[in-house]
Formats: sequence, C-alpha cells, structure tokens
Amino acid sequence: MSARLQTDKSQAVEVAKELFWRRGFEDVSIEEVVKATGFNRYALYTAFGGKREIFLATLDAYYQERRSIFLTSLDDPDTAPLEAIRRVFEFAINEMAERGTGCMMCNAATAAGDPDPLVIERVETYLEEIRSAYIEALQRAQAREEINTTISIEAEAALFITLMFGLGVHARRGASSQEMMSVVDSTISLLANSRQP
Amino acid sequence: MSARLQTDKSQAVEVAKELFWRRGFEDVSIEEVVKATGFNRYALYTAFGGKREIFLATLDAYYQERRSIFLTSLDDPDTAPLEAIRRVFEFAINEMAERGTGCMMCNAATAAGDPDPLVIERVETYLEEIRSAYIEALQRAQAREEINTTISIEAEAALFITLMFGLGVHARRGASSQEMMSVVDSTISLLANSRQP
DNA sequence: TGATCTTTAGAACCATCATTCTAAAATGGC
DNA sequence: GCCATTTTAGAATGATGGTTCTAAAGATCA
Repeated sequence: MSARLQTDKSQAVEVAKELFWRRGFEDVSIEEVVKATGFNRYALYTAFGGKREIFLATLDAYYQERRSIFLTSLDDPDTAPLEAIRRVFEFAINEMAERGTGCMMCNAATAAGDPDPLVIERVETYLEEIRSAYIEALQRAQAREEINTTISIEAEAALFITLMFGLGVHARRGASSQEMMSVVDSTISLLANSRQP
Repeated sequence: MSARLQTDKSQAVEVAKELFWRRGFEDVSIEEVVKATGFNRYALYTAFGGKREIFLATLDAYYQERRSIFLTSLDDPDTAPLEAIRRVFEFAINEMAERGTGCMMCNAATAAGDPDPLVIERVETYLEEIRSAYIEALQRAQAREEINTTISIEAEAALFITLMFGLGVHARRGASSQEMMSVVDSTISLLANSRQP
C-alpha cells in the first residue's frame, strides 16, 4: 500500500521531470502534470503538497540519476582520470544537446523571478558532491602525473563545474554536441599539456 | 518631438532592462514596467508593440552596453591580449556577482518555456561578434608569443564564451566574485603556460 | 449486502496578466 | 477662449493558473 504509493509517486516524478526539465517550473501547469502523470489532481496535492514540492522532487530525481552516472565514471579504477572526466562531459553533452533541454540545474538556477532559496540550497548540495568527485579524480591524475603537480586542484574542479554550467546554456541556444565537445577537449588538452609556470 | 520620443523610449528601456535582467521576462508584469518607467500603459503598447518587444529592446540595450565595454578593452593596443581578456571577465564578474542577476543573455536563453526564436536569433548575433573579438585578441596573443602557436584559436574563443555563460549561472546561485575570478585566472594560466603537445 | 472510508472528477474560488477599450483630461494651434 | 487632436487613467476583456471544495463513485471489509 505505502510501497505502491511510493512507486506511483516516483513514476509521477519521472514524468513531471521530463516536463519541468524541458520547459521549466513556470511554464508547466499543474493541469499538464495531472494529464501527463495520470495522477488525480487532488491526490497530487496530498502526496506532494503543491507544485513547488513536485518540482523540487523532480530536481532531486534529476540530480540523483546524473550523480550516479558521474560518480560511477569518475571512480572507475580502469579509466585514466582525465579520460573519465572527458566521458562525463561526453555523456552530459550528448544528453543536453540531443534533447535541447540543457541542464535542469542551470535552468532552475537561472529561472525567472527572485531565486528560490530551496532550489539554491539543493543546487549547492549537489555541487559540493560533484566538486568532491572532481577533486578526487584530479588528485589521482596528479598522482599518476597526468597533469602538472603545481596546478590548483580546487580551481580546476571549479572550472569543470563552470564549464558544465556554460554547456547547459549552450544547449539551450541550440549548440551542436560537436561544438560543445570541442570546448571540453581543448580544456582537457590545456590541462594535460601544462608545463611548470 | 520624435527625438524627444526616442529619448523617452530609451529611458524606459533602461528602467525595464533593470527589471527584466533581475527577474526575467515571465516574472515582470507590464504593470510593473508601467509603474517603474512612468510610461503610460497604452503609450508603451503604441511605442513598442507589446511586452515581448519591450523585452527584446532591453536585451538589445543590455548587449550593446556590454559589447562596447568588451570591445574597447579587447582592442586596446596598450594592453596585452590575455590581460585584456582577463579584464573583460573581471568587469563582467564584478557586475554579475554584485547584482546577483547573472548574465541577461544566459537568463534569456535558459528561460522557461520553449526557447523564443527571436531571443535565440539575437543571442546568436551577439555571440558571433564576441567570438570574433576573442579570436582577434587570441591571434594577437599568438603573434606576440603570449600563448602556444599550436593552440586552436577557435576552440579557445568558444571556451571563453562557455566560461562566461557558466559564470552567469554561478552568479545566479550566489557565487562570490573571488570564486568566479579564480576560475578565470586558472584558465588563463593554463593558456599562458601551455607547452607544445 | 451494507456501512464506512477513500478516491475521484469537475466545479468553484481567487488571483494574476497581457491587451484593448473608453471616456475624461490635457495639449496645441489659431 | 475654443475646437481638434493627443494622451491618459482606469475599467473591461478574455484567458490561465494554483489550490481547495464537493458530491458522486469506488473500494474495503465484516
């Protein structure tokens, strides 16, 4: 009964995520969510609370999926760290460009209106996890001498996050995955070919 | 008379730009624009056409201001190209972080709903100009041997645009200008310290 | 089957918004 | 000062949206 309800809820979140990812919080009406999920309107309200809570649940679901894909790739001991980072971007770029929806976190952060504190809070939590994963990968890269040992790991991790944000915007303006991958490749080359300052 | 009307129009655009930049197209009502500009509602419609046209005019005004600041800095013959690029980012970051509004072009591109073709078209035009300016600066940097001559100028120009987009998103999530500048500085260092592959 | 509890579909409520209409006020030329 | 034109403030229009209410339908279990 409760398990069944949870299943229904996560299915509804999956469907609503698709809508919110593509068109954002403002542009998707509850009516559309009701139609797309098959959930009863009143049941949606009792299950989630309101539109905002549904949106936050979809944002969580979006992140958890990407988190598991990213961390699996970055933690793979059989892949060189820089190549693992490259693959993370490759996956993200293919997804963002193919769908033209960009990155749901970027879209949520840049949404119209004053920033929603709950959205920002979640994004901060997500970013901290991703940042740690980049830092670990970059430390391994330094240990293997794939990259210069004088480079600031923290700064490079921040660079990767900024790149991912920027690529999310590029995807929204309709950039091709080739255009986007060339940015990533050139950054990784710079990192791999950096000499002592 | 017509000159006076034009003056009034550009003053109204300035005021409306402030609103749209901070809160986006959707979240600002015509009523607010009327109150903030002092324009009569009906007069606004006869002068511009509608809300969308007012927004597009503010987006143009936003870009033209930044364009002139960027190009002036990038074309300054007394400044080393990489330093000029760094100053462009410094200006943009201070503005975006201080105001917390991010980049109006990014916000417009990632806005809720299906992307507005007229917005995308304008953003593409703006980007092409900025891209050219970066490319010229990078060519001068190569000519002065500030950067490695084997580096792809086009890829680096694309990288700078992506960085600027990403920083716009960072600003919306409340990042500090220090955090944002460190990303720029580390990228420029990578570029300056790149050896032959 | 029948009584109780849950779920549902749709109406109702209240608010907001872009845009247009209208009648009053202001302006300008003579 | 007076008439023609422009400008204005506010109401009207038509539409949408989030949320809640309600009465009917359905499920549960004895």
